[in-house]
Amino acid sequence: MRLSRAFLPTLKETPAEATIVSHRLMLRAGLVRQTSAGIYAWLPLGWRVLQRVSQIVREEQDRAGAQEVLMPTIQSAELWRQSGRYDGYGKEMLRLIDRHDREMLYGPTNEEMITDIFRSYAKSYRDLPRNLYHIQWKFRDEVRPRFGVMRGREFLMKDAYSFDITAEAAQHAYRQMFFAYLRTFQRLGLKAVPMRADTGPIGGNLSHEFIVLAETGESAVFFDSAFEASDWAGTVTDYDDIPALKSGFDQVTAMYAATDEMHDAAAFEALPAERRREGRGIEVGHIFYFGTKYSAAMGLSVPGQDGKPVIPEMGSYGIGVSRLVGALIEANHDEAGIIWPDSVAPYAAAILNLKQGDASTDAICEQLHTALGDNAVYDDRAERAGVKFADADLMGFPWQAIVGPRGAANGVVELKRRATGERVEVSVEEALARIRG
RNA sequence: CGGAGCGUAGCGCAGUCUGGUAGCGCACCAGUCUGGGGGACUGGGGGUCGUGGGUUCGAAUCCCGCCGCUCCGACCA
Repeated sequence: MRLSRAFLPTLKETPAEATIVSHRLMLRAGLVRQTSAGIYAWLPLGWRVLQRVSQIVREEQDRAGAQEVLMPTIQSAELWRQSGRYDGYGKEMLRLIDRHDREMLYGPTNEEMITDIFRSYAKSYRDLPRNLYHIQWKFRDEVRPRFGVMRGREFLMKDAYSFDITAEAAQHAYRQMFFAYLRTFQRLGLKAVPMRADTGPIGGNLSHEFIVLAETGESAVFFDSAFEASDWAGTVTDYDDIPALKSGFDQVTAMYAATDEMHDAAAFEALPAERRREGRGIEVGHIFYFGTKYSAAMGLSVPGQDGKPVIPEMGSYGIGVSRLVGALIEANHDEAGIIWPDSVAPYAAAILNLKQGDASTDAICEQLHTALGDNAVYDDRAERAGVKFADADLMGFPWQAIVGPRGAANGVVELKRRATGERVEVSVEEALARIRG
Protein backbone atom coordinates (compact mmCIF):
# COMPACT_ATOMS: atom_id res chain seq x y z
CA MET A 1 0.00 0.00 0.00
CA ARG A 2 1.39 3.36 -1.02
CA LEU A 3 0.92 5.96 1.66
CA SER A 4 0.46 8.57 -1.04
CA ARG A 5 -2.76 6.81 -2.03
CA ALA A 6 -3.82 5.33 1.29
CA PHE A 7 -6.43 6.46 3.76
CA LEU A 8 -4.15 6.20 6.76
CA PRO A 9 -4.54 9.52 8.55
CA THR A 10 -2.37 10.32 11.56
CA LEU A 11 -2.65 13.11 14.07
CA LYS A 12 0.16 15.09 15.60
CA GLU A 13 -1.91 16.17 18.54
CA THR A 14 -4.18 14.07 20.66
CA PRO A 15 -7.92 14.74 20.68
CA ALA A 16 -8.96 16.03 24.08
CA GLU A 17 -11.36 13.22 24.93
CA ALA A 18 -8.72 10.51 25.10
CA THR A 19 -7.20 9.98 28.50
CA ILE A 20 -5.61 6.57 28.38
CA VAL A 21 -2.67 5.69 26.21
CA SER A 22 -4.30 3.08 23.99
CA HIS A 23 -7.17 5.41 23.16
CA ARG A 24 -4.82 8.29 22.42
CA LEU A 25 -2.68 6.14 20.17
CA MET A 26 -5.64 4.61 18.38
CA LEU A 27 -6.88 8.08 17.50
CA ARG A 28 -3.47 9.47 16.63
CA ALA A 29 -2.49 6.48 14.50
CA GLY A 30 -5.84 6.61 12.71
CA LEU A 31 -7.20 3.23 13.80
CA VAL A 32 -10.63 4.38 14.83
CA ARG A 33 -12.89 7.38 14.77
CA GLN A 34 -15.52 7.90 17.43
CA THR A 35 -19.00 8.44 16.03
CA SER A 36 -21.04 8.51 19.27
CA ALA A 37 -20.33 7.84 22.92
CA GLY A 38 -18.81 4.37 23.05
CA ILE A 39 -19.32 3.73 19.33
CA TYR A 40 -16.45 3.68 16.85
CA ALA A 41 -15.84 3.48 13.14
CA TRP A 42 -12.81 1.35 12.31
CA LEU A 43 -10.52 2.96 9.76
CA PRO A 44 -8.31 0.92 7.42
CA LEU A 45 -5.38 0.44 9.78
CA GLY A 46 -7.57 -0.45 12.76
CA TRP A 47 -9.77 -2.70 10.68
CA ARG A 48 -6.76 -4.68 9.51
CA VAL A 49 -5.67 -5.22 13.09
CA LEU A 50 -9.18 -6.19 14.14
CA GLN A 51 -9.25 -8.76 11.37
CA ARG A 52 -5.85 -10.13 12.32
CA VAL A 53 -6.97 -10.55 15.92
CA SER A 54 -10.28 -12.10 14.82
CA GLN A 55 -8.44 -14.58 12.63
CA ILE A 56 -6.23 -15.80 15.45
CA VAL A 57 -9.25 -16.16 17.70
CA ARG A 58 -11.03 -18.06 14.92
CA GLU A 59 -8.15 -20.43 14.26
CA GLU A 60 -7.85 -21.35 17.91
CA GLN A 61 -11.59 -21.87 18.29
CA ASP A 62 -11.57 -24.14 15.25
CA ARG A 63 -8.55 -26.01 16.55
CA ALA A 64 -10.38 -26.69 19.81
CA GLY A 65 -13.31 -28.15 17.92
CA ALA A 66 -15.75 -25.25 17.90
CA GLN A 67 -17.64 -24.41 14.71
CA GLU A 68 -18.23 -20.94 13.44
CA VAL A 69 -21.68 -19.57 12.71
CA LEU A 70 -22.98 -16.04 12.38
CA MET A 71 -26.03 -14.97 14.31
CA PRO A 72 -27.74 -11.62 13.79
CA THR A 73 -27.26 -8.55 15.93
CA ILE A 74 -31.00 -7.95 16.21
CA GLN A 75 -33.00 -10.42 18.24
CA SER A 76 -36.62 -10.89 19.20
CA ALA A 77 -37.69 -10.09 22.74
CA GLU A 78 -39.71 -13.30 22.66
CA LEU A 79 -36.60 -15.46 23.04
CA TRP A 80 -35.51 -13.49 26.05
CA ARG A 81 -38.90 -13.90 27.66
CA GLN A 82 -38.43 -17.65 27.42
CA SER A 83 -35.24 -17.52 29.45
CA GLY A 84 -36.70 -14.97 31.83
CA ARG A 85 -33.96 -12.47 31.12
CA TYR A 86 -35.96 -9.91 29.14
CA ASP A 87 -37.15 -8.10 32.20
CA GLY A 88 -34.10 -8.89 34.26
CA TYR A 89 -31.36 -7.67 31.98
CA GLY A 90 -31.96 -4.01 32.69
CA LYS A 91 -31.09 -0.84 30.87
CA GLU A 92 -27.87 -2.19 29.41
CA MET A 93 -30.01 -3.89 26.81
CA LEU A 94 -30.85 -1.68 23.86
CA ARG A 95 -34.52 -2.28 23.13
CA LEU A 96 -36.14 -1.51 19.80
CA ILE A 97 -39.65 -1.50 18.41
CA ASP A 98 -40.14 -2.44 14.76
CA ARG A 99 -42.87 -1.11 12.44
CA HIS A 100 -45.27 -3.82 13.54
CA ASP A 101 -44.80 -2.82 17.17
CA ARG A 102 -42.82 -5.98 17.85
CA GLU A 103 -40.29 -5.74 20.63
CA MET A 104 -36.76 -6.35 19.42
CA LEU A 105 -33.34 -5.84 20.90
CA TYR A 106 -29.75 -5.41 19.81
CA GLY A 107 -28.08 -8.49 21.25
CA PRO A 108 -25.79 -8.00 24.22
CA THR A 109 -25.04 -11.76 24.16
CA ASN A 110 -26.48 -14.85 22.48
CA GLU A 111 -27.30 -17.63 24.94
CA GLU A 112 -31.00 -17.49 24.11
CA MET A 113 -30.56 -17.42 20.37
CA ILE A 114 -28.03 -20.23 20.21
CA THR A 115 -30.19 -22.35 22.49
CA ASP A 116 -33.14 -21.72 20.21
CA ILE A 117 -31.14 -22.67 17.14
CA PHE A 118 -29.64 -25.74 18.71
CA ARG A 119 -32.93 -27.07 20.07
CA SER A 120 -34.40 -26.95 16.57
CA TYR A 121 -31.89 -29.44 15.24
CA ALA A 122 -30.58 -31.57 18.10
CA LYS A 123 -32.53 -34.82 17.82
CA SER A 124 -30.70 -37.13 20.20
CA TYR A 125 -27.81 -37.44 22.58
CA ARG A 126 -25.79 -38.49 19.53
CA ASP A 127 -25.93 -34.90 18.30
CA LEU A 128 -23.86 -33.82 21.27
CA PRO A 129 -21.32 -32.57 22.18
CA ARG A 130 -21.28 -29.47 20.02
CA ASN A 131 -19.64 -26.10 20.41
CA LEU A 132 -20.79 -23.20 18.23
CA TYR A 133 -19.30 -19.75 18.13
CA HIS A 134 -19.51 -16.54 16.21
CA ILE A 135 -17.64 -13.27 16.02
CA GLN A 136 -20.25 -10.56 15.94
CA TRP A 137 -20.97 -7.03 17.11
CA LYS A 138 -22.68 -6.71 20.45
CA PHE A 139 -24.29 -3.74 22.05
CA ARG A 140 -24.47 -3.04 25.75
CA ASP A 141 -25.76 0.34 26.68
CA GLU A 142 -23.13 1.05 29.30
CA VAL A 143 -23.95 3.85 31.69
CA ARG A 144 -20.57 5.32 31.18
CA PRO A 145 -18.58 4.26 28.14
CA ARG A 146 -14.91 5.24 28.31
CA PHE A 147 -11.35 4.30 27.49
CA GLY A 148 -12.06 4.12 23.76
CA VAL A 149 -12.69 0.63 22.45
CA MET A 150 -11.78 -0.88 25.80
CA ARG A 151 -15.14 0.03 27.22
CA GLY A 152 -17.39 0.85 24.32
CA ARG A 153 -21.10 0.29 23.99
CA GLU A 154 -20.78 -1.45 20.64
CA PHE A 155 -17.99 -4.00 20.56
CA LEU A 156 -16.85 -7.03 18.60
CA MET A 157 -17.01 -10.22 20.61
CA LYS A 158 -16.30 -13.85 19.99
CA ASP A 159 -18.85 -15.88 21.90
CA ALA A 160 -18.94 -19.67 21.94
CA TYR A 161 -21.59 -21.94 23.40
CA SER A 162 -21.13 -25.59 24.29
CA PHE A 163 -23.77 -28.30 24.60
CA ASP A 164 -23.07 -31.56 26.41
CA ILE A 165 -25.04 -34.49 27.78
CA THR A 166 -23.38 -34.70 31.18
CA ALA A 167 -21.84 -32.29 33.61
CA GLU A 168 -18.51 -34.10 33.25
CA ALA A 169 -18.59 -33.69 29.50
CA ALA A 170 -19.53 -30.04 29.86
CA GLN A 171 -16.58 -29.47 32.13
CA HIS A 172 -14.34 -31.02 29.51
CA ALA A 173 -15.77 -28.56 26.99
CA TYR A 174 -14.99 -25.83 29.48
CA ARG A 175 -11.39 -26.98 29.75
CA GLN A 176 -11.07 -27.11 25.97
CA MET A 177 -12.00 -23.46 25.81
CA PHE A 178 -9.75 -22.70 28.76
CA PHE A 179 -6.73 -23.95 26.84
CA ALA A 180 -7.93 -22.47 23.57
CA TYR A 181 -7.92 -19.12 25.35
CA LEU A 182 -4.42 -19.57 26.72
CA ARG A 183 -3.22 -20.40 23.23
CA THR A 184 -5.09 -17.47 21.69
CA PHE A 185 -3.64 -14.89 24.01
CA GLN A 186 -0.18 -16.34 23.69
CA ARG A 187 -0.33 -16.07 19.92
CA LEU A 188 -1.43 -12.47 20.30
CA GLY A 189 1.76 -11.83 22.23
CA LEU A 190 -0.12 -11.16 25.45
CA LYS A 191 0.43 -12.44 28.93
CA ALA A 192 -3.09 -13.35 30.03
CA VAL A 193 -3.67 -14.89 33.42
CA PRO A 194 -6.81 -16.94 34.11
CA MET A 195 -8.48 -15.94 37.35
CA ARG A 196 -11.38 -17.60 39.09
CA ALA A 197 -14.36 -15.34 38.66
CA ASP A 198 -17.72 -14.60 40.08
CA THR A 199 -20.34 -16.04 37.76
CA GLY A 200 -22.49 -12.92 37.86
CA PRO A 201 -25.81 -12.56 36.07
CA ILE A 202 -25.07 -15.25 33.49
CA GLY A 203 -25.25 -17.77 36.30
CA GLY A 204 -23.56 -21.08 36.91
CA ASN A 205 -20.83 -22.35 39.11
CA LEU A 206 -17.54 -22.43 37.23
CA SER A 207 -16.04 -19.34 35.67
CA HIS A 208 -12.70 -17.81 34.83
CA GLU A 209 -11.70 -14.39 33.65
CA PHE A 210 -8.62 -13.95 31.49
CA ILE A 211 -6.77 -10.84 32.50
CA VAL A 212 -4.08 -9.15 30.46
CA LEU A 213 -1.53 -7.47 32.63
CA ALA A 214 -1.23 -3.77 31.95
CA GLU A 215 -0.44 -0.86 34.20
CA THR A 216 -3.53 0.97 33.05
CA GLY A 217 -5.88 -1.95 33.68
CA GLU A 218 -9.17 -1.36 35.43
CA SER A 219 -8.88 -4.03 38.09
CA ALA A 220 -6.21 -4.87 40.61
CA VAL A 221 -4.90 -8.41 40.32
CA PHE A 222 -2.86 -10.74 42.49
CA PHE A 223 -1.13 -13.82 41.15
CA ASP A 224 1.64 -16.36 41.46
CA SER A 225 4.76 -15.54 39.42
CA ALA A 226 4.65 -19.14 38.19
CA PHE A 227 2.22 -17.89 35.57
CA GLU A 228 5.00 -15.85 34.04
CA ALA A 229 7.49 -18.65 34.14
CA SER A 230 5.93 -21.34 32.01
CA ASP A 231 4.33 -21.95 28.67
CA TRP A 232 0.99 -23.14 30.02
CA ALA A 233 -0.66 -22.77 26.65
CA GLY A 234 1.64 -25.42 25.26
CA THR A 235 1.06 -27.99 27.99
CA VAL A 236 -1.92 -29.52 26.21
CA THR A 237 -1.84 -30.44 22.55
CA ASP A 238 -4.69 -32.93 22.13
CA TYR A 239 -8.05 -31.36 22.86
CA ASP A 240 -9.74 -34.77 22.93
CA ASP A 241 -7.44 -36.15 25.61
CA ILE A 242 -9.78 -35.80 28.58
CA PRO A 243 -7.35 -36.84 31.37
CA ALA A 244 -4.53 -34.70 30.01
CA LEU A 245 -6.76 -31.69 29.72
CA LYS A 246 -8.04 -32.16 33.24
CA SER A 247 -4.62 -32.52 34.80
CA GLY A 248 -3.33 -29.54 32.86
CA PHE A 249 -6.31 -27.51 33.94
CA ASP A 250 -5.92 -28.57 37.55
CA GLN A 251 -2.27 -27.65 37.45
CA VAL A 252 -2.86 -24.17 36.08
CA THR A 253 -5.86 -23.39 38.25
CA ALA A 254 -4.11 -24.57 41.39
CA MET A 255 -1.86 -21.54 41.16
CA TYR A 256 -3.04 -18.46 42.93
CA ALA A 257 -4.60 -15.77 40.75
CA ALA A 258 -7.43 -13.44 41.63
CA THR A 259 -8.86 -10.04 40.91
CA ASP A 260 -9.41 -7.77 43.87
CA GLU A 261 -13.06 -8.75 44.33
CA MET A 262 -12.14 -12.43 44.59
CA HIS A 263 -8.86 -11.82 46.38
CA ASP A 264 -8.03 -14.08 49.34
CA ALA A 265 -5.29 -12.23 51.17
CA ALA A 266 -4.45 -15.18 53.42
CA ALA A 267 -3.96 -17.57 50.51
CA PHE A 268 -1.87 -15.01 48.67
CA GLU A 269 0.32 -14.35 51.71
CA ALA A 270 0.96 -18.08 51.94
CA LEU A 271 3.04 -17.82 48.76
CA PRO A 272 6.75 -17.09 49.13
CA ALA A 273 7.23 -13.34 48.90
CA GLU A 274 9.28 -13.55 45.71
CA ARG A 275 6.43 -15.30 43.90
CA ARG A 276 3.76 -12.78 44.81
CA ARG A 277 2.81 -10.49 41.96
CA GLU A 278 0.45 -7.57 42.24
CA GLY A 279 -0.59 -5.43 39.36
CA ARG A 280 -3.40 -4.24 37.24
CA GLY A 281 -5.16 -5.95 34.41
CA ILE A 282 -7.72 -5.78 31.65
CA GLU A 283 -10.34 -8.48 31.27
CA VAL A 284 -10.19 -9.79 27.72
CA GLY A 285 -11.99 -13.10 28.11
CA HIS A 286 -14.54 -14.73 30.34
CA ILE A 287 -15.71 -18.33 30.34
CA PHE A 288 -18.67 -19.86 32.16
CA TYR A 289 -20.07 -23.28 32.84
CA PHE A 290 -23.67 -22.78 33.82
CA GLY A 291 -25.29 -26.19 33.51
CA THR A 292 -28.92 -26.28 32.41
CA LYS A 293 -29.84 -22.69 33.19
CA TYR A 294 -30.88 -21.86 29.63
CA SER A 295 -31.55 -25.31 28.28
CA ALA A 296 -34.05 -26.00 31.06
CA ALA A 297 -35.73 -22.61 30.84
CA MET A 298 -36.04 -22.79 27.07
CA GLY A 299 -37.11 -26.39 26.73
CA LEU A 300 -33.99 -27.82 25.12
CA SER A 301 -33.87 -31.55 25.67
CA VAL A 302 -32.83 -34.60 23.69
CA PRO A 303 -33.48 -38.31 24.12
CA GLY A 304 -30.65 -39.95 26.03
CA GLN A 305 -29.18 -43.39 25.56
CA ASP A 306 -32.05 -44.91 27.51
CA GLY A 307 -34.63 -43.00 25.51
CA LYS A 308 -35.48 -40.65 28.33
CA PRO A 309 -35.11 -36.90 27.86
CA VAL A 310 -31.88 -35.28 28.91
CA ILE A 311 -31.43 -31.57 29.39
CA PRO A 312 -28.05 -30.57 27.93
CA GLU A 313 -25.39 -28.90 30.03
CA MET A 314 -24.11 -25.66 28.63
CA GLY A 315 -21.27 -23.20 28.88
CA SER A 316 -20.47 -19.91 27.22
CA TYR A 317 -17.11 -18.45 26.35
CA GLY A 318 -16.43 -14.86 25.41
CA ILE A 319 -13.47 -12.92 24.09
CA GLY A 320 -13.67 -9.17 23.68
CA VAL A 321 -12.08 -8.93 20.24
CA SER A 322 -12.29 -5.16 19.81
CA ARG A 323 -11.24 -4.64 23.40
CA LEU A 324 -8.19 -6.79 22.67
CA VAL A 325 -6.96 -4.21 20.19
CA GLY A 326 -6.92 -1.65 22.99
CA ALA A 327 -5.35 -4.12 25.39
CA LEU A 328 -2.65 -4.96 22.85
CA ILE A 329 -1.70 -1.31 22.65
CA GLU A 330 -1.77 -0.89 26.40
CA ALA A 331 0.70 -3.75 26.62
CA ASN A 332 2.84 -2.75 23.61
CA HIS A 333 3.72 0.90 23.19
CA ASP A 334 6.31 3.55 23.98
CA GLU A 335 6.47 7.35 23.84
CA ALA A 336 6.64 7.32 20.06
CA GLY A 337 3.62 5.13 19.45
CA ILE A 338 2.34 1.61 19.04
CA ILE A 339 4.59 -1.46 18.85
CA TRP A 340 2.56 -4.21 17.21
CA PRO A 341 3.42 -7.83 17.92
CA ASP A 342 4.22 -9.54 14.62
CA SER A 343 1.14 -11.73 14.88
CA VAL A 344 -1.35 -8.87 14.67
CA ALA A 345 0.56 -6.07 12.94
CA PRO A 346 -1.54 -4.45 10.21
CA TYR A 347 1.53 -4.53 7.97
CA ALA A 348 4.81 -6.27 8.69
CA ALA A 349 6.88 -3.36 7.51
CA ALA A 350 6.95 0.24 6.43
CA ILE A 351 9.25 1.13 3.57
CA LEU A 352 10.57 4.63 4.15
CA ASN A 353 11.85 6.40 1.08
CA LEU A 354 13.93 9.17 2.59
CA LYS A 355 14.46 10.93 -0.70
CA GLN A 356 11.46 10.64 -2.93
CA GLY A 357 12.46 11.18 -6.53
CA ASP A 358 16.03 9.95 -6.13
CA ALA A 359 16.62 7.26 -8.74
CA SER A 360 18.42 4.85 -6.42
CA THR A 361 16.08 5.13 -3.44
CA ASP A 362 13.01 4.96 -5.68
CA ALA A 363 14.29 1.81 -7.35
CA ILE A 364 15.05 -0.01 -4.11
CA CYS A 365 11.76 1.01 -2.56
CA GLU A 366 9.83 -0.20 -5.57
CA GLN A 367 11.68 -3.49 -5.41
CA LEU A 368 10.87 -3.94 -1.72
CA HIS A 369 7.29 -2.89 -2.22
CA THR A 370 6.72 -5.31 -5.06
CA ALA A 371 8.29 -8.16 -3.16
CA LEU A 372 6.37 -7.54 0.08
CA GLY A 373 3.06 -6.77 -1.57
CA ASP A 374 0.22 -6.43 0.91
CA ASN A 375 2.55 -6.99 3.86
CA ALA A 376 4.05 -3.52 3.66
CA VAL A 377 3.17 0.12 3.42
CA TYR A 378 5.40 2.18 1.19
CA ASP A 379 5.85 5.72 2.43
CA ASP A 380 6.28 7.38 -0.94
CA ARG A 381 4.92 10.73 0.19
CA ALA A 382 6.80 13.92 -0.54
CA GLU A 383 7.53 14.36 3.15
CA ARG A 384 10.71 14.94 5.05
CA ALA A 385 12.47 12.03 6.66
CA GLY A 386 11.44 13.07 10.17
CA VAL A 387 7.76 12.96 9.31
CA LYS A 388 8.11 9.47 7.86
CA PHE A 389 10.02 8.21 10.89
CA ALA A 390 7.46 9.67 13.26
CA ASP A 391 4.49 8.21 11.41
CA ALA A 392 6.07 4.78 11.07
CA ASP A 393 6.87 4.74 14.78
CA LEU A 394 3.36 5.93 15.63
CA MET A 395 1.63 3.31 13.51
CA GLY A 396 3.90 0.69 15.00
CA PHE A 397 4.87 -1.58 12.12
CA PRO A 398 7.31 -4.22 13.42
CA TRP A 399 9.91 -3.39 10.77
CA GLN A 400 11.02 -0.22 9.05
CA ALA A 401 13.00 -0.56 5.87
CA ILE A 402 14.76 2.78 5.69
CA VAL A 403 16.03 3.66 2.25
CA GLY A 404 18.24 6.74 2.03
CA PRO A 405 20.49 7.97 -0.75
CA ARG A 406 23.72 7.04 1.03
CA GLY A 407 22.90 3.38 1.47
CA ALA A 408 20.90 3.11 -1.72
CA ALA A 409 23.95 3.99 -3.78
CA ASN A 410 25.58 0.86 -2.36
CA GLY A 411 22.45 -1.26 -2.65
CA VAL A 412 22.00 -1.30 1.11
CA VAL A 413 18.90 -0.63 3.21
CA GLU A 414 18.71 0.07 6.88
CA LEU A 415 16.38 -2.25 8.73
CA LYS A 416 14.97 -1.04 12.02
CA ARG A 417 13.14 -3.24 14.49
CA ARG A 418 10.40 -1.13 16.04
CA ALA A 419 10.29 -3.03 19.34
CA THR A 420 13.97 -2.73 20.16
CA GLY A 421 15.12 0.20 18.05
CA GLU A 422 17.90 -2.02 16.75
CA ARG A 423 19.16 -1.07 13.27
CA VAL A 424 21.21 -3.05 10.81
CA GLU A 425 22.41 -2.29 7.31
CA VAL A 426 21.65 -5.17 5.01
CA SER A 427 21.13 -6.03 1.39
CA VAL A 428 17.67 -5.86 -0.12
CA GLU A 429 17.45 -9.65 -0.13
CA GLU A 430 18.46 -9.88 3.49
CA ALA A 431 15.93 -7.21 4.45
CA LEU A 432 13.16 -9.12 2.70
CA ALA A 433 14.17 -12.34 4.40
CA ARG A 434 14.11 -10.77 7.84
CA ILE A 435 10.79 -9.01 7.31
CA ARG A 436 9.24 -12.22 6.12
CA GLY A 437 10.50 -13.87 9.30
C1' C B 1 -27.32 6.25 38.44
C1' G B 2 -24.89 10.24 41.92
C1' G B 3 -21.19 14.35 41.31
C1' A B 4 -18.34 17.86 38.06
C1' G B 5 -17.30 20.04 33.44
C1' C B 6 -17.01 21.09 28.18
C1' G B 7 -19.12 22.31 23.01
C1' U B 8 -15.40 28.52 18.83
C1' A B 9 -11.70 25.92 11.46
C1' G B 10 -9.53 18.94 10.55
C1' C B 11 -6.68 18.79 15.71
C1' G B 12 -5.11 21.63 20.22
C1' C B 13 -6.77 26.14 22.31
C1' A B 14 -7.64 31.84 23.46
C1' G B 15 -11.72 35.16 23.32
C1' U B 16 -17.20 34.63 27.38
C1' C B 17 -16.32 37.34 33.71
C1' U B 18 -16.82 43.27 31.77
C1' G B 19 -21.84 42.52 24.73
C1' G B 20 -19.28 46.28 19.70
C1' U B 21 -16.35 43.63 12.29
C1' A B 22 -13.98 35.86 15.21
C1' G B 23 -8.28 35.00 16.71
C1' C B 24 -3.53 31.88 17.74
C1' G B 25 -0.54 27.28 17.02
C1' C B 26 -0.51 22.84 14.24
C1' A B 27 -2.57 20.69 9.90
C1' C B 28 -4.10 22.07 4.67
C1' C B 29 -3.09 24.76 -0.52
C1' A B 30 0.75 27.53 -3.85
C1' G B 31 5.82 28.96 -4.38
C1' U B 32 11.13 29.29 -2.95
C1' C B 33 14.98 27.30 -0.12
C1' U B 34 15.96 22.78 2.40
C1' G B 35 16.65 17.34 2.67
C1' G B 36 18.37 11.02 7.96
C1' G B 37 13.85 12.25 13.52
C1' G B 38 7.31 16.15 12.83
C1' G B 39 12.57 22.27 8.83
C1' A B 40 12.41 27.72 7.29
C1' C B 41 10.37 31.81 4.63
C1' U B 42 6.49 34.25 1.58
C1' G B 43 1.58 34.15 0.09
C1' G B 44 -3.32 31.80 0.61
C1' G B 45 -8.05 28.93 1.72
C1' G B 46 -11.22 27.28 5.49
C1' G B 47 -16.13 29.27 10.80
C1' U B 48 -24.45 29.39 10.41
C1' C B 49 -18.99 30.18 17.53
C1' G B 50 -23.61 22.62 19.15
C1' U B 51 -28.96 23.97 18.57
C1' G B 52 -33.78 26.65 19.34
C1' G B 53 -35.76 30.74 21.64
C1' G B 54 -35.30 35.33 24.61
C1' U B 55 -32.97 40.23 26.26
C1' U B 56 -30.50 44.27 23.44
C1' C B 57 -29.42 49.34 18.60
C1' G B 58 -25.98 45.16 18.63
C1' A B 59 -24.88 38.35 21.36
C1' A B 60 -19.40 33.47 20.70
C1' U B 61 -20.14 36.64 25.17
C1' C B 62 -26.14 37.74 29.20
C1' C B 63 -30.95 34.51 30.27
C1' C B 64 -34.04 29.90 29.35
C1' G B 65 -34.88 25.18 26.92
C1' C B 66 -32.89 21.18 24.12
C1' C B 67 -28.92 18.14 21.94
C1' G B 68 -24.04 16.19 22.03
C1' C B 69 -19.51 14.91 24.44
C1' U B 70 -15.96 14.24 28.53
C1' C B 71 -14.15 13.44 33.51
C1' C B 72 -14.64 11.36 38.93
C1' G B 73 -17.42 7.57 41.60
C1' A B 74 -20.78 2.83 41.90
C1' C B 75 -21.46 -1.50 37.67
C1' C B 76 -19.59 -4.64 32.96
C1' A B 77 -16.58 -8.75 27.06
